[in-house]
Amino acid sequence: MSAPTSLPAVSTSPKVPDKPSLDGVEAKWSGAWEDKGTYRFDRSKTREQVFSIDTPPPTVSGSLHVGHVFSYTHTDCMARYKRMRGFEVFYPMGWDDNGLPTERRVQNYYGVRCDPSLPYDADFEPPEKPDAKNQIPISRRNFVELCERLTVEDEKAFEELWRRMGLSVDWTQTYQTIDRNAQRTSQLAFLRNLARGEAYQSEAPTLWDVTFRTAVAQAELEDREREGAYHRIGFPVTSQDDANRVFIETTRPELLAACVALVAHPEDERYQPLFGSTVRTPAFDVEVPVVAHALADPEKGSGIAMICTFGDLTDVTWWRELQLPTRPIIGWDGRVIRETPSWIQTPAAQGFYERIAGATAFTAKERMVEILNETGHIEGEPKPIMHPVKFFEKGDKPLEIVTTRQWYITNGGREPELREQLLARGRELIWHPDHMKVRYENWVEGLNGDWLISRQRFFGVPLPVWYRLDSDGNPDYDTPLIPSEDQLPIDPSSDVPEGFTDDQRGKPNGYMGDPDVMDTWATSSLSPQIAGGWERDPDLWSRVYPMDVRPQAHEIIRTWLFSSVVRAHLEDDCLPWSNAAISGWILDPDRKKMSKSKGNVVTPMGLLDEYSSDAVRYWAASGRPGTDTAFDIGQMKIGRRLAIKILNASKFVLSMGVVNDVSAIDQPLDLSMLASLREVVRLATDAFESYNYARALELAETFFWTFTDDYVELVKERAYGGQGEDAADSARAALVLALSVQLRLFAPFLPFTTEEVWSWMHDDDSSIHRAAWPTLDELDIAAAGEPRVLERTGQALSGVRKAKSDAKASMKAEVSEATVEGTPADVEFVSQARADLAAAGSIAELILVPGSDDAPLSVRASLA
RNA sequence: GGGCGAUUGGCUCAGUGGUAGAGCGCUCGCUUCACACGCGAGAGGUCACUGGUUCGAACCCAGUAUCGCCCACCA
Repeated sequence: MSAPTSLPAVSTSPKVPDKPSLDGVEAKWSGAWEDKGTYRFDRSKTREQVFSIDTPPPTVSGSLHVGHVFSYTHTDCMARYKRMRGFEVFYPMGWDDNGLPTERRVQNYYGVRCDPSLPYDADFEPPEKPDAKNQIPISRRNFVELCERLTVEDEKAFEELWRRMGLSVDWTQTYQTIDRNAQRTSQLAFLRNLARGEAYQSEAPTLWDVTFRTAVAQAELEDREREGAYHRIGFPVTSQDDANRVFIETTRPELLAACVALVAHPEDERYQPLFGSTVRTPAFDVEVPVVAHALADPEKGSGIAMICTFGDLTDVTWWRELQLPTRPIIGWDGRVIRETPSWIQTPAAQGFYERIAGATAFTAKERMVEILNETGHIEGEPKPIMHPVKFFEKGDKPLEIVTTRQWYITNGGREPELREQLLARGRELIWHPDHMKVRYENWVEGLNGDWLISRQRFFGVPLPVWYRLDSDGNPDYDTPLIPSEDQLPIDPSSDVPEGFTDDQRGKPNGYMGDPDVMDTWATSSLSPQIAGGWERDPDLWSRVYPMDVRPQAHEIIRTWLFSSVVRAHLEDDCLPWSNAAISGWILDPDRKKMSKSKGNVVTPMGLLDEYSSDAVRYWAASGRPGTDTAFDIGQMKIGRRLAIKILNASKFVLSMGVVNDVSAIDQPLDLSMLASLREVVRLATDAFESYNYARALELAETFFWTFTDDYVELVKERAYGGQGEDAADSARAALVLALSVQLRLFAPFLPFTTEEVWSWMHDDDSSIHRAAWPTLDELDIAAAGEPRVLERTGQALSGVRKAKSDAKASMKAEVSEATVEGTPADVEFVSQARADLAAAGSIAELILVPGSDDAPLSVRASLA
């Protein structure tokens, strides 16, 4: 922080409107800030002079939500504070438009669907009247073009909201997670990962969403409670004696044909005799071994379970560690594979299989139960249970596990050493609030595999590789063809690898492009690199990276935050930012998380119209970091009242006559007020330094109401000149100094109101948002001031008001005689503002009586 | 099952070792020359519960309860 901060002198002829108002301030000042480039990033500043923010790119295909207003306001308050502290703030804005949400919207909006096998049609136009039932198949490139067309509209709506709210972002620094820069950055980072051996392909059991027909990463899972039922199924121990059975209990009888073993705990005495022997699956009559593994829980079901390929992640563990065969029966569409598997050999068994072939998992379950009832291998009625089932967070059918070839990036899920390094990164990061780091640690410690980044989708960044085809047309996945860095970004479905020609695509001895795209987090995890100019603008990169802060919500610590740490650690061996500022959620008045599906979302624009941007920002800024906050119209009304009060108080102060000479301040009451303000400046600065904007606001607000209710009332008569010009000048100088300081304390929160007042009191066109944050030095004159002079005199004034209130009299009613009694010290403090108290209370005769050392301050007043 | 957070007046929330705080709402007043988009005054709480540490606990420690969230191998 070396940039000089400006503090222009207050105009002695301020332009104060007769009737100050909030109407129109948003349009007036957002326009002026844009014209003047108030928030434009000055890239002549060095890294030490810069405060850089890794702004969360909102998902533009979602609707505008008060939650957006909430968390983005927090970041903006920090940005404005840092800017006033003299930092050059790098505050870009991104749009997250890549990924499934946009795909779904485009399909419905234009009535199309993506078929990657189709060629690009440069002249394609979507139908005038989209038919969602008969979607037109189009090429990936056409589909992506439509995604881009639609997101442009969505992004405009977001930008309009952000500008209206007064976010101080630099609108020349924007990016989209699907734009060329983002594509190039994520492909380049991927190729670097590949070159270092951090990205690899693997054919492995993969969590699979049958609706979207794509692989899903661990981070995208969520558990949902679903009804299920235990079915008790008997496995014949020998082929000769069908009655000698071992019983398992399963919720997924439809996977019986995929059973490869039974498993029990090694120390389970009931099953120890069976270990090493085989049993036969009922109906399908397949011989499977009985094995032992510590993960089998003797308490669960009958204590012995069937292992299928694959019913759940435990099956995968058993399959891997016990080296069992693979016998999948669920296909990519979530249905039982039609072709009868080779391991089902007897004609009867094949007949049973044909009855479930082609069925969904749900139907297959019903039919399998029928079959087992017919063969008599099921015992008793199913026992209903509620149990957690894994879902893709955006899907609505349970995930299956299928074996596919996918791309992975190492994230510590398989290597203890890397995991430990990433845990250390989590400890190195400064979390706001601190306890959020536990979520990171929980997540990293619970990883059970590397990061699966390939997705079988269309609107995303393509994996930038091709594969050679051999003379039979089979791809060689082991040595992918890689583009040079200067070719990026590429789309391997239309671009041609070096050394090949376009007509060799898909031909024997030719090549094929990788059909997959990257996970949206594989791009989002690079937001600092995308916005900061990594490998694109080295000069910018050197001034902003590693960044200062990543603001984000707590539910995406495991995804966005963690994956960003992984990328920076692997690429640059550093943290991507030094601080993580975690915001809470907006809760509706029933304390449930607000969400679109619950139908309790309030549109933000309506709130801004009704209460003003500053009022809504006030509500947002009173939500403490990391704390879930109730949606509260009441707080917005209070914010509006505060903003209007600031306008009116400013009008009063400026109409008293501006005295810029600090040395004119010599009255004890004035010095007392400024001494309190000095302490407020100190505390608010400390609060901001620890990212506690809410505390800084509270401090400024509390002081402000004391300032208007007590100080201004006490000093009014003197400022008008009632006690002579010198005494008046002390008040006038103190008033204008206090106003200037308070406006700047409020500026991060109420940018429109404070800028409006700032413009009245300055003849140049300077902005408060480029003015210096208040310092203790400015208030040096009050360093020895005694805060209790104002405090005690204010209490005495309250006592006088109470007397009038009790008498149901007007506040301007004359008091013939008032007696203030208290400790000798308190009476002494009041005596220092005696004339002001007498004037403010319309007291003809004011008597001060020192009492005992524990006497409470009391007032007796006789009304005239 | 493991963990994190919360629990303060009717409501929304501050406070973090020394006599319970704010705003809203409520009650009662006031057309006070910055403000009726206002101003003043007032009522209202054994700080979830039980122990402990301490001269002293809303605050520190241990435990309990309720709520929210994160994580965990879904037989």
